[in-house]
Amino acid sequence: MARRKDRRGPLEPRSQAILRAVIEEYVTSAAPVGSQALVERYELGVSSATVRNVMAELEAAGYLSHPHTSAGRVPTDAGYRLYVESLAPSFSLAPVEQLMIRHQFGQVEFASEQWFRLAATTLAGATRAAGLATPAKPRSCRVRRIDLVATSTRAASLVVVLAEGSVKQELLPLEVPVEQRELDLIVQLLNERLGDCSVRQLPRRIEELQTQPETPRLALRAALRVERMMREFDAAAVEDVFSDGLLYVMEAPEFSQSQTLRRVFNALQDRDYLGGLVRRIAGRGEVQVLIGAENEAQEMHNVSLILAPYGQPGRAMGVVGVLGPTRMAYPQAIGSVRYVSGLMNELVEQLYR
Amino acid sequence: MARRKDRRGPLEPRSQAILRAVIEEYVTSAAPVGSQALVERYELGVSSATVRNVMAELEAAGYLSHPHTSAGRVPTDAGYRLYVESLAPSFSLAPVEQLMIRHQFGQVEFASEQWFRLAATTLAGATRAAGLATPAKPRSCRVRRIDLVATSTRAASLVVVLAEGSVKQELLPLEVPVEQRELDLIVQLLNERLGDCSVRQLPRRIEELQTQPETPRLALRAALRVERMMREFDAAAVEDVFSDGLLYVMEAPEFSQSQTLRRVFNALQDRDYLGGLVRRIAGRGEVQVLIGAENEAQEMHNVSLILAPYGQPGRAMGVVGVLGPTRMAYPQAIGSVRYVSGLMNELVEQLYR
DNA sequence: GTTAGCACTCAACGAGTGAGAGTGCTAACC
DNA sequence: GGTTAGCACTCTCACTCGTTGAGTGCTAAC
Repeated sequence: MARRKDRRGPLEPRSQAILRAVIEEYVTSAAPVGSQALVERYELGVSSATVRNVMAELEAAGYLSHPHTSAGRVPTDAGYRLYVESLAPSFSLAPVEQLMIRHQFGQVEFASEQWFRLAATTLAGATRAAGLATPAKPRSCRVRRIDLVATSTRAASLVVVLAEGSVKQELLPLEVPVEQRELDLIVQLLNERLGDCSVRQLPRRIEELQTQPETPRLALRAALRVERMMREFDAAAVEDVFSDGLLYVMEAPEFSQSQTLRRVFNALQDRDYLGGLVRRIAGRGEVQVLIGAENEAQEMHNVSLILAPYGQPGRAMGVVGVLGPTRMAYPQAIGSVRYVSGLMNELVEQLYR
Repeated sequence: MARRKDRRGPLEPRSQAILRAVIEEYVTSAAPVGSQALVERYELGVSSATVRNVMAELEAAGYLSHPHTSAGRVPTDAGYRLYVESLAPSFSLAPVEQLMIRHQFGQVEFASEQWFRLAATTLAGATRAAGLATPAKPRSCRVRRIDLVATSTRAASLVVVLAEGSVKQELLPLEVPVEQRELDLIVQLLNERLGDCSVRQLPRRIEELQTQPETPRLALRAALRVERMMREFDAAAVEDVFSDGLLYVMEAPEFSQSQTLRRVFNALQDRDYLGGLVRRIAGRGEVQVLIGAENEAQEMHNVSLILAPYGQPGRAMGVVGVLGPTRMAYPQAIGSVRYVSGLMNELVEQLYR
């Protein structure tokens, strides 16, 4: 067949089978894969010499690479990409594991702000890689209720309950001591004027408040603080990112001298980078796989990300996923991420329906 | 002097100077310290032969040890202990650094739940070891206000504002759809009956509520949930532990094959262990140093903890500190922890005064 | 009590070596 | 024609074995 030599054309079934075998062997062994080991362990129906020929073709096509002359083959990012897209077996979590995970979520059913942490922990355990999760962030936030509690003569706690049920809290320094009774009056005023009000409407409502001469100074200060809090919350693309199981990744042999991993960890602290990622992921809808150099960030060139959005488009969206070495068990990871994101969907739906 | 040979007696000044030099050299070089290197780099006024004699005595006294015959000396836990207690120079943070830290705290002045995170991050940066911090947990908690917000037809968000200004939130599933107007009535009832009430008083108040036949079922369910939330919060010794800079510790040569470090990380996840530690630390009042095997937990035998309580005894206490290899710069670490705990004290005092 | 000198020890380093795994090529095979 | 056996070649890895050098402990002189 002429096609075989064609670098861009689709691969023959045999080449596909060999590429798949190389990847699966490499994922478990973490060592370059030789032709002989392959024919021994996989039922390819051909000799090692043929495997060598095919491997050479796969290398020419860019799916495999060669650390040095006398070493076996290692998959490239393109190899993994092809694997994930058309070679990998579909994989779903074992029913037992599904049940176990559901049970774990049942334990914290009512603590919605724990869900995303649990998702990260669960994914870390299931994939033995680092689990990542962000909380579901509402598209537009709306003030439901404001509260002020005196904690001392100098400070009060300013609590804002948002329409989707979450809570923000900050301290408000008091210039002069204020009785709780006075605070209660201010709270009443604030709730009358700012209650059930979106971020966009806030500035106008506050302006109204400002023009009325009888508005207490403290009420105005509190209102402005509420506005700032809401604006900040609204502007942040990612509220928080929780990760668990980074140690699993640390233990992978490719990161034993951890210099590279350090940068990965730092990149994970970067809200902007993750924010951009979340935005991109949330737009798609399905599980997304970013392999090695497909990640924009230089630091992430040695790792892969498997991410999926959850929540309700237009209302509240978050992301869950897994970070691991490019040499990772993609089918399992994709299956786990798909399952957990589905579970999170259910939970969020239950919350908002 | 006969004393020199006395194993239990206090050390001669010269021996102390040599022990101190060994420790300081070892802390920076991470390699066993030889007699010659010592006389070259420290002004000891004696020859290497004398240093060798003294080192042999220090080893007999248990302050130093010997990896193998032809290697230099390494401090033991007892050596570090003596160093920390009487040999180490006192150390306080440079004014520039103090200012920088204060500035950082100024940035999040009003977000009190960020303080402890920032403390951990700051300590990690200042000591290049892992920074640890727990939030200030109030001694006894008191309900200030309860709120219920409908988030969907199936669930409401139950918000409890505590007397010290912090907030707890959970989801309350609704068996039948409930209008926000109804919830408002229930909120009013709950606040009348349970507002400004300590955990201890809660059961009785709820009992009263229960005996009145006109109490709505939902109000009762919410009240019981509030009680459970408060009880759980009250019972937990440690609410949360935040750590930052674990990578610094990872990079230390003694942890390059990270098997041991993994256990340390796991121990840090263990709320009970940390809870016990916090209780012990909070009782003392000053900076506490736990060196290597002085830690009860087996996993912590290779690391040292430098911890200090902050807050107000009897009201709200938390702990900040540093975790590093036993070979760590104790004076700097102690100075940093002292400074940051002092700063946290100021902040908490400002909040409660 | 201190120090110079010396014999001794032991980890670390580097060179040399053999084994083993793996490739690529060629020629025979079907 | 594709497939396979055979073989020369390459390169890493693990091992050995001196050598080096830092460091000790002891002894005798100061």
